[in-house]
Amino acid sequence: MLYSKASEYAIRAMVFLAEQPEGELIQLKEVAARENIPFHFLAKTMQILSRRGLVRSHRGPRGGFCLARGGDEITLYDIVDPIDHITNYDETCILGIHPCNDEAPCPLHDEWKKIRRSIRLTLEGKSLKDMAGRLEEKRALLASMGLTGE
Amino acid sequence: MLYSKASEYAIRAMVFLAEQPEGELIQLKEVAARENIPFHFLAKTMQILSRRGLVRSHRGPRGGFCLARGGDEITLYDIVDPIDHITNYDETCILGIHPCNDEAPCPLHDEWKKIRRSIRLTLEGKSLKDMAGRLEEKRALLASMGLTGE
DNA sequence: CTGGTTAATGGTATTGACATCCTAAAACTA
DNA sequence: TAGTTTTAGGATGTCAATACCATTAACCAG
Repeated sequence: MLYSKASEYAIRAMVFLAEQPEGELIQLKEVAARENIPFHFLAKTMQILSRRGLVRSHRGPRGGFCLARGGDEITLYDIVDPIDHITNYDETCILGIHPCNDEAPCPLHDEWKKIRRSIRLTLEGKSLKDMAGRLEEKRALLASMGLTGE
Repeated sequence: MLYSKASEYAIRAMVFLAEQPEGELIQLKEVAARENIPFHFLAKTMQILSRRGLVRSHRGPRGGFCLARGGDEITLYDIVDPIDHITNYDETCILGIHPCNDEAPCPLHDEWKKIRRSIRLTLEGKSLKDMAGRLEEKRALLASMGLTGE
């Protein structure tokens, strides 16, 4: 809805990486198992983030992934954008009548523009570090209620 | 992104109906042709709106569709909700870790809740009447620029 | 009234996009 | 050199978007 499944998985995986000791290589196998993410799908998605320089990757035994910068320097926007190309939401007309911009706006253009902006600000304002702690709290809470979270 | 293709088509079709003389029956064939919408797909979608009582339908020669109430009494929310069931967005977790509510929120829950609310308010605040005039303006402008709007 | 024509209706097939999985190659470690 | 893990691409599955078709209801001509 807000972003694709691939982005959802990528965010969860990146949060998981942010929770590990800094610089330690984590194998995708482990990430996929812990986060309950289809392994091969995640692998393809992580390649995008690797090319973008968000993560460092190493092949071979004891290889794996780690964040390329600190968890407080990577925002959700950094992750979602290269995967879903949300940059050009701006020209997307919600009524399918293109182009749609300030010069030739559809009747929803201004409202939709504000909403888009707040989505973007939200994604830019959340770092992996912000996410990590609170996600653990939620998981613990769900577990105490006997739920799996999936 | 905000709603499905079916909803997008439905909104365009409903705006088209709102632009016609009140109570006059318009055939889907014409709506589909004018709005450049796949006929069979639109037909199925309009059935949903018909069952919901948003439009009146008549079969046979000179049959067709018309709005069941005035264009100022039908909002975009009225159209999108029965098609996309956006009512239960509220429990949808943006990180895929269900459930997600005020008791067990994910780190994005509050922000996402605000955004959802503003989307809903926007859809509820726009009537077909609001849309009709301004959409024509945009089309005229695009035409004067030599663009088709598709 | 009756049969033929028109248009909505509702169920079912086809298509296409995206999610998922698999296979093979490249790179690294020991 | 053997085994492990990322990388890369293609193959498969799944679901929404789209098209098709038989049916039903309304209208019209005779």
